Amino acid sequence: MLADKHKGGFSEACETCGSRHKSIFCHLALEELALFNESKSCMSFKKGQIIFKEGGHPLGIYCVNEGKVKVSHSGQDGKDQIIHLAKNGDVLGYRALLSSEKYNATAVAIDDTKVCFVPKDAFFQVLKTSHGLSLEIIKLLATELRRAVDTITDLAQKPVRERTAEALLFLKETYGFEEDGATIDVVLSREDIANLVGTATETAIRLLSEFKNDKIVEFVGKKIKIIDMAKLVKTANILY
Amino acid sequence: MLADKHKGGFSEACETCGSRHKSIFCHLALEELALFNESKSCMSFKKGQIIFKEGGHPLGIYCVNEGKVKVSHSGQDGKDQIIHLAKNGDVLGYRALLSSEKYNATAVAIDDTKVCFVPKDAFFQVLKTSHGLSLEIIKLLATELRRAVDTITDLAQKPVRERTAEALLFLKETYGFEEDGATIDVVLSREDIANLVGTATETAIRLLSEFKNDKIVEFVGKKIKIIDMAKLVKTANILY
DNA sequence: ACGGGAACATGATTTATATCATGTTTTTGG
DNA sequence: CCAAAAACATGATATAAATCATGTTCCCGT
Repeated sequence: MLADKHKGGFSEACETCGSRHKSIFCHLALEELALFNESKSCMSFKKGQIIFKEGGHPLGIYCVNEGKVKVSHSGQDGKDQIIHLAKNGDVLGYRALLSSEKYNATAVAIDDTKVCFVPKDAFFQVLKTSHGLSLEIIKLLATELRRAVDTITDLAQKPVRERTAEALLFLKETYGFEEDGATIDVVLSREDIANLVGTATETAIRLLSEFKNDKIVEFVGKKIKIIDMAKLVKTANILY
Repeated sequence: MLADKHKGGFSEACETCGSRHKSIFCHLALEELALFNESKSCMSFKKGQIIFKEGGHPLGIYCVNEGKVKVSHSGQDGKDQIIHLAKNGDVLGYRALLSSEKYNATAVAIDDTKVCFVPKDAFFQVLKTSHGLSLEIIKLLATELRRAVDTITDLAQKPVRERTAEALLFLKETYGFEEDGATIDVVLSREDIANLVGTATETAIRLLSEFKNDKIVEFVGKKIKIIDMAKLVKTANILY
């Protein structure tokens, strides 16, 4: 945990960053990119390190260049709820900035991760001039809001078993498969999965074991392999 | 229900609309307002009438001028989840429009309601030119997204009793009290309250009866009067 | 390589909440 | 104004899921 606090060490120009093309910044003009580039700082985080903390004041945004990040909100009993899982091309920390609030969630690297921090001044300056970016952000927020509403409805109405199956499908959508075309390419603890589903850790463990017994999944190392997608979709009880 | 299908009948200029000052359109320029005004149409809805329907294609936005509206998303078993409650000054239907999706929820008047429909062309035209409006919308979406995240965490972690108490506090925040300073100024069925909390109707009925026995609330006609706010806050288990 | 802690697993038990059932009250439409 | 249908209420029961408890396995640091 106290291992490597070193956060610098990598460098990538915004103009040539591959992740940018997948992001809300894909349509920025060269001069806008240049502004980002000269004010940004690149940081590396080891698995388990905190990128930003709930309750803290946002000072800028984080562009994920490589790696994986979980973003979770803490309930008042201290139990976390995972509200977002990010990969390269995703931008983090913008919501708090845009609503002038403190961070409502904590971002933790769940894999060795490289991010670029863009200070809020540069971000807002570009936002002020680039109407295209505004629209891009609006679209992103509007889409996330719909997803959140769907999640709310699921939590209120669907049993844990279905939500757990759904969570696996979500992980597959987010991080994809490995080369074998079946193993979900992310490592999460059972507790993380429980916090994503919104259930007790033991329940998540039990349900995953059941899925294994039912030949829906297999455990491959710390990863989960989907061996019967049709059955998983059926278990999730969704119209896919 | 089939009573008065007549939806016209009222008229209010955007330029002089009092609700506008509470809305995302509070900073629009006169010429932008004029564009809204000449293309908008004013409609009245009786309690129970549908303003727009989940699955439908958005053709514009609805500005609530007077009345109350519930916005609910249907789970696949047909059970509704109330995701928003609107009053005058609130704008509805913009999320679907901004993310280029179909309506993800149905809006129903829960009181006699007056709304102004602004066609999407006029809306987007103003959005295109008014950077202030973009920022206003971004802020609104970002704030709603935080609220949604908080709701998700609550649903995942808090028991129904606490959430029910919280719902009453939310109703008070949204619609305020009557002149007596204690009766929440909105009429909702027990089923609506259940769909807001995310629980079974019987459970909501039971808990409200309990709150009544515990001298936390009283039922005044179809409305709920909070007679022990401190106890209600404590029951909700929130840091107020 | 080993000890210790975290993560995983699984059984037993409790509990919150949904569901089922039935009755009463209130509202609504003809 | 009356019949029928919602809405409300409450009890009994079932059940999903949390919690409690214990043991095993897997890592990780020294």
